[in-house]
Amino acid sequence: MSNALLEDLEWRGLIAQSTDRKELEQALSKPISLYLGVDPTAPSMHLGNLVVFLVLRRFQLAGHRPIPLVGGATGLVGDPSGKNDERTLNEEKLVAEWVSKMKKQVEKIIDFDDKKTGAVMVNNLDWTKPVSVLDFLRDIGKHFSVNQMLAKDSVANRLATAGISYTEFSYQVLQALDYLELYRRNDCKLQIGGSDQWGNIVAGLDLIRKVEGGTAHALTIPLLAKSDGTKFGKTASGAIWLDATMTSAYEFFQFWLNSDDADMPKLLKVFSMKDRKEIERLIETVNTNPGAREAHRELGREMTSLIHGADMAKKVEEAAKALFGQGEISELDLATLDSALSQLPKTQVKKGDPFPTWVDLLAATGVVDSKSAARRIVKEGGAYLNNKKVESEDFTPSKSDLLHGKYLLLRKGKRDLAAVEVAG
RNA sequence: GGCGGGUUGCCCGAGCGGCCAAUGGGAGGGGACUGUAAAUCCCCCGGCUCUGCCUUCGAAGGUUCAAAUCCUUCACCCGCCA
Repeated sequence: MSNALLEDLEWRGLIAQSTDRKELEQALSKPISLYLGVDPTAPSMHLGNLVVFLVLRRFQLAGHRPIPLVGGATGLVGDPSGKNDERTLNEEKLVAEWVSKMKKQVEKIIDFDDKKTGAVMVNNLDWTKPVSVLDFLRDIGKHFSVNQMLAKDSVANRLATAGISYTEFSYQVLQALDYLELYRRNDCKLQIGGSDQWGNIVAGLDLIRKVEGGTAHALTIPLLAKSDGTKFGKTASGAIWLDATMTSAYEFFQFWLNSDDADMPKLLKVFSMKDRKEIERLIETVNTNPGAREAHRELGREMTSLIHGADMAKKVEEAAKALFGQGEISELDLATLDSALSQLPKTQVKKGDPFPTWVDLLAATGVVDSKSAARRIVKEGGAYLNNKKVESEDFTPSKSDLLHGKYLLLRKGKRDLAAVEVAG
């Protein structure tokens, strides 16, 4: 018999590799517990993390119990998978802080309250920290063959290039220990993760078999790439983060809206929780009426609602509509303008103070990195005040330029907006 | 521990005493065309009080009128040998 969840994941292109398909299908024929780990290597998760957590959510919606794990311990050590160079170790305090931030983000994606499938959050520091070095070497280390450890891609790649420290070399053992621990205490039978995690997951399966004589499963998810082969989820300003202070809700929505048409089928399948029929309909709209960008908008709405809440999603979409609308910007009413500009990076000018020069304003809002860059942009004809091109580098705005006596709308290029507010 | 090679701007990578803010490619930015898309073409791409000045070529010293380029020491990486 086949399994609807696996078939759906397959259709979405979300399966890179798995342990024996038949056995996995059988295991999934009744509700199981499965785990997915994320290491706190930054203050926030990004879109790459979101992909795998959404898969965890898909399992939950199919009736299984998710165990999201934050790597309070593994984050202190550093995963060599997919890394060309040794990581710099982060302070314990910092890692602990990141752990708590990531937990909050996970709570937005996974349901913790459902009676049957409510998730259980765990932190591997809880069981890793108490283990002494000697116990670790005798009880755990004894089950690992260095020969096998060296053969893992993550280690082999590093041995062939930059080398690897004993610390990072040990990473796979820690992750294996996690799986064993969760197998024991939560009856966890499946671990999912990015495809770069295959080696680490398999290490866990081996350990479970050796220590407990038990069987568990593994499933990995392909790492996302854009249609042009470049890394996904990065923009000029860096990665797309889930934390609103790192990537604003407005930027987050804009990311989806500005995605390449060619990427839309893949993005919809990977990110959207909508069913196959609806996704196929949206993909069709990209072909029939690309200019409308219905699929872009719909996906932007769905993702922004998930991460930043439905109210915020609505707000940022409307802000975008107002700011990019065809109409005269000066005709927008104050309430709309207030709301729209609240989503943009903003700088303030004290009422009564003389206006700074145009170049200073651009630099102050952060749409350009330096005053030199600001001048360059004006020279190239890419600077706009209230949607009108600024011609001179020496330009200084005046009172008459203010919208509703209060705002200036600055723009660099087609879509990089910022606001100046005159504050009393 | 010994010998050899390396460390250049966001990344890759030239330069090997003055013509170097530093060739080339990629990434990135602006313009044109569009749909706040892609492809294509053109332009830009250290900073500033911008016809000039200031700070960059692993770090610190030194030689010289003049150093990314030469010398010394230190740090790190990569080979080969022990």
